[in-house]
Amino acid sequence: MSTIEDVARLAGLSRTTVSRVINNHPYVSESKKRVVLEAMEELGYVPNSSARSLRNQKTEIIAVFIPRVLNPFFSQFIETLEIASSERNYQLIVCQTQYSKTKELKYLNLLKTKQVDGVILASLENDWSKIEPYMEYGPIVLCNEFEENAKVPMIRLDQAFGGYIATKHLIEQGHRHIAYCCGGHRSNVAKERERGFKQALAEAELPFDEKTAFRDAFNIEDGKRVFRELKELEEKPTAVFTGADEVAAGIISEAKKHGWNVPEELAVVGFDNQEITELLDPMITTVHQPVGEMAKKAMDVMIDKINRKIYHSLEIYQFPLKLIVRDSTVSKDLAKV
Amino acid sequence: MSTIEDVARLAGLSRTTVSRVINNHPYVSESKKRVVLEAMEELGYVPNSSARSLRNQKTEIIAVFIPRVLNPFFSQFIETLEIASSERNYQLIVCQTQYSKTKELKYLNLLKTKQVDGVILASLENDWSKIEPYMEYGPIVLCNEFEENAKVPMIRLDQAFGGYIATKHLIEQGHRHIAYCCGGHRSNVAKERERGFKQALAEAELPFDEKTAFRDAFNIEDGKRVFRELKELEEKPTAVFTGADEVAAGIISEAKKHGWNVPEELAVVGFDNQEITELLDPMITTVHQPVGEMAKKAMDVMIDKINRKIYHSLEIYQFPLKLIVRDSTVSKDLAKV
DNA sequence: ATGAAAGCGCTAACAG
DNA sequence: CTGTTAGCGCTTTCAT
Repeated sequence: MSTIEDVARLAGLSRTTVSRVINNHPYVSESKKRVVLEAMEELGYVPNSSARSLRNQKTEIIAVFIPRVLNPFFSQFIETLEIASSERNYQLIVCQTQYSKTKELKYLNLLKTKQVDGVILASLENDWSKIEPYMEYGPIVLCNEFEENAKVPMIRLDQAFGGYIATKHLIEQGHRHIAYCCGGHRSNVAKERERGFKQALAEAELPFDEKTAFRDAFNIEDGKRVFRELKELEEKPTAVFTGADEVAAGIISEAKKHGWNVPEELAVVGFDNQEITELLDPMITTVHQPVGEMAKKAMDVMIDKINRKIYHSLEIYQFPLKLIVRDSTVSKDLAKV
Repeated sequence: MSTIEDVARLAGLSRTTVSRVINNHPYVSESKKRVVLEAMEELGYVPNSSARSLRNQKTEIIAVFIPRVLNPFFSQFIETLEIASSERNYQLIVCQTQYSKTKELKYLNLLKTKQVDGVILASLENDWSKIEPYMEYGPIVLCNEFEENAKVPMIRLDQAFGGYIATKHLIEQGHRHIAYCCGGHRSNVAKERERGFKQALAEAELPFDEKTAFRDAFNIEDGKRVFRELKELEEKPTAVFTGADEVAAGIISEAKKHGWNVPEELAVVGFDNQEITELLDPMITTVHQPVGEMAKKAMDVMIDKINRKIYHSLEIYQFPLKLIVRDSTVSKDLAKV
C-alpha cells in the first residue's frame, strides 16, 4: 500500500503538492502536476479514506434506516436511494431496525462515532425525544415517516390524501361499509391515512366502524388473516381499504380461495403500486407513491445539510399520491355493460 | 465532540489508560477503570471511528455487490446479510452494479481506498482477470455467483441440481418439449442451471431445442414477452423452465390473459420460492434456494478472511436446492381424480 | 499497573 | 507556485 509520502518521494516533490493534485487545488504548475500524476499511476496510488475521513471529519457515508429490505416498498426506496447516493459519490449503509426501538438506537451510534455523515430515517420506532439528541452529532433527515413537532427536514408523501382518494373511490362505487386495514400503531404515515379514510367517510356521512378496523397488517399473511376474520363477521363490509399491496393481495388471494368474487362480493384497494398489482387476477386498484422522487429529494436535502452543517431546520417537502384504478374495485363485467 | 484526551484529563489519567479501558485490555486496576468509565459517561464520550480505522487499518465495514435490490432474490439476500453483519458488529454498504462492468469496477475501489474491509460479490460482471487484482487490497468472497478458476472462497448453491430436478419433474409429468428460460448470458449460475436442464433432457433422451431457449429473462415483463413469443411458435412447448419466479409469474399471467390454462396447456416452473408463488392462481411450482444460510455463511467466511488476512484461498461451500411442487405443473383437476 | 511518545495517512495554515 | 510543520483521534511499543 503506497502512501502520499511514497508518491511525493518518487515525484521528487512534497506531500503538500501531491495533496494539491489529488484534490484539484489551484496553484500547481502543469509540469509538476504531470509528474505527480505519473508517480501516482506508477505506484497505483489511491488515497486512504480513513486518513481522509479523520483529517476532514467527513466519511462520505450516509446511513439509511428502514424496518427491513424485504418489504417491497422499502426495496424500491433503497434501490433509488443507493443510485442517488452513488451519483453524488456517497456510500450507503443500510440499517434494518426490524421494528425494534433498541436496534434503532444502536444504529444511531453510527452518527455519534462519526462513522457516517448523516442518517436518513425512513421509519421511526422511538419517540422523537429519544432521537433528537443525536442531532448534535450530525444531520438527521426524515423521509416517508414523519414527526409533527420535530425541527428537521422532512420529505413526505401526502398520506391523508392517499387514504382519502382511495376511500372516496370505494364510496363512489356504492360501498357503504368499508373496512380499514393498515399497519403500524405509532406510525404517523398510518395515522394520516386513517385521517384521510375517515374524512372521506365523513363527507359521505358514513360512520367509521371500529369493529372492521385492523391496524396491524403489513404483509401477505396478515392480509389472509384479515380476510378470515372479516368473513366471520356479522355485518360484513363490502369493501376494504389496505395500506399495502401485499396485504391487498393476501386478502384477494384468500377471498378467491374461499370462493368469493372480487370485486363483486368484496372490493379491495391496495397501496404502493407494486408489481404484483398487475400480476394478480383481478389486477389491484392501488395508490401510487412517488418513491423514487422522494428518495432523490431526501439524498439532496441530506447532502445540503452535511455541507451547510445546519441540522435543526424545519423543511417540509411533500409529494402527491395518485389513485390507479384497476379491477379489484371495479367489476369487469359491469364495465362491459 | 469529546476525545480520548478529554476523558484522560477529566479522569486524571493518561490517554493510554483510557484506551486500555475502551478496548478491555488487562492490567488496568479496577479503581482506575471505574474512574475512566465515569469520565466517559460524564462526557458522553464515544471513540471516533475514523481515527480507529486509520490506526487499526480496519473499518469494520463490508461491501456487498448485487445487480439491484429490487430483485426479490437479492432483497432477501441483503436482508439476511445485513442482519448477519450487524450481529457481528460490522456495517454493510450496498453496491448496485446494475449489470454494469464499469459500476462494478468503480465500486471495487472501495477496497483499494480501504473504505471497506472486504467485498462480497453476489453478482459478477467483469472477467475474473479484471477483479482478481483487487484482492491485493482485501478479501473478496464469491457468493451465489461463482467462477470456476478463481482462487477465492465461494459460497454457492447447487444450481445444476436445481435445473435438473425442476426439469425432471416436468418430464415426469409427461412433457416432451420443454422451453428453457433463464437470465444472464455470462452468468455461471445460469450456465449451471442450463447444464442441469440439459442433463435431465438427455437422461430422458429428449433433444434440447435452441428455438425455445431464452437467455435474457429476468423479470415479470420478460416473462410476459416470453409467453407472447412462445405462443407464436410452430412447435409449441407444453412446459417451460424458468430461472426466476417473477419470470414464471409473468408467463402465467400473460398465458391466462390469452385464455390458456396453466398447467394443462402450459406447465411452468419458477425458481427462488418467492412469496408470489403462493399468491398466484395457480400457485407456482418452484425451486427453493436457502438464501439465508448462504448469506450467513458468506458473512462468516468473510470475517474469517479479514481476521486471518489470507485472501487467496480456494474454499467451496455448497448448499442444496429443493423442488417445491405446487399447481403450475400439476393439474388440480387431475389430482382430484 | 501506568505513562510518554511515536505514528497511522492525510490536509491546511503559514511561510517563503 | 512550493515546502515545512502541526495535528485530526486513536493505539501501541517501550519505559518505568
